Amino acid sequence: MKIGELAKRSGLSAHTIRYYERIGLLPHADRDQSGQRDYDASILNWIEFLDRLKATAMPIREMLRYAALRERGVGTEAERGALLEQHRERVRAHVAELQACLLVLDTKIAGYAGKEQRMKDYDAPIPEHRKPAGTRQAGAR
Amino acid sequence: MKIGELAKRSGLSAHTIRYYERIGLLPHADRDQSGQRDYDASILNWIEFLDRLKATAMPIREMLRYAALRERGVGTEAERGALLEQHRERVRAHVAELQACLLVLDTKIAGYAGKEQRMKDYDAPIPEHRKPAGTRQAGAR
DNA sequence: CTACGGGTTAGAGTGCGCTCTAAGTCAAGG
DNA sequence: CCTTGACTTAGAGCGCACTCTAACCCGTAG
Repeated sequence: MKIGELAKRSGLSAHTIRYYERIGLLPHADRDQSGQRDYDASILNWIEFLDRLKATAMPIREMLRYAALRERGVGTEAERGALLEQHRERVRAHVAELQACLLVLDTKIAGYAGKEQRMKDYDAPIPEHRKPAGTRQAGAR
Repeated sequence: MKIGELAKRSGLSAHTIRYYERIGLLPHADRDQSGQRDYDASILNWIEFLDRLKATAMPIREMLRYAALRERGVGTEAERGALLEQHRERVRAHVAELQACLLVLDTKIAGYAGKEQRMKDYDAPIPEHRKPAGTRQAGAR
């Protein structure tokens, strides 16, 4: 498979694939007789896994550490496992934080919904009191 | 409260606070007689909310839209609500994606743990009665 | 008086992760 | 033979969100 095809199948651009190879995220691809990269389909599994790491906001530096261990192969399993476990904890913490934020958003949105509801109760675009007096001094901007 | 104090209390740097004011994320602060910013404690609520938006990866462009509506005040509630609802959906989707990634990580980590277990079975002085491991197959990466 | 520890501004620099450009090579089709 | 289009490389450029620098001002303590 040439780079264009891999780009289509992986969802990465050819530019990005070359960039990943340059920095070491993807293994150096074999070239054909005219110097063009020729990929084996199995690379797609690795790219897919990289996508997961990216989706979970692992910085490229750390993906590189993982990729390097993977290249070294046998004997690096414990280290790779530890690296992923560490990352998993960060992701879990991040999910927890997002869920806390969702609660805040829910509250805020409920507040706006409540206001809108009260507006509808009055049924008109309320012509009166646009500001409760005296919140701001004149001037400013 | 001066900017240094607000920095301490909000967790933002003074640089960042000025930057936020410049781009419009924070309202233009009143100045004292010598031109220094003087903040009301209420600004902390807004900064805290901005932090939530940031934590949920809302781009600054969109925070600016929200901030602008907030400045306009009364009459923008529906729009603000809609904006937050849209954002909430994105955050929910993101959480779902992260959870899917966590499953993949779990599987991968379990794989490494399995390997390590097999290593130890061969390798280490087995203390007392350990279960014979190996029901897993090699390969899968 | 002077030093110090804040503050002010405009604008330059940083780190990340791509993304694109320029200039060239190559294989196949008309 | 010539064009087309996909590929090659080194390296420049971009968008984001800060982060810092330079040069300056101001009020207070010693």
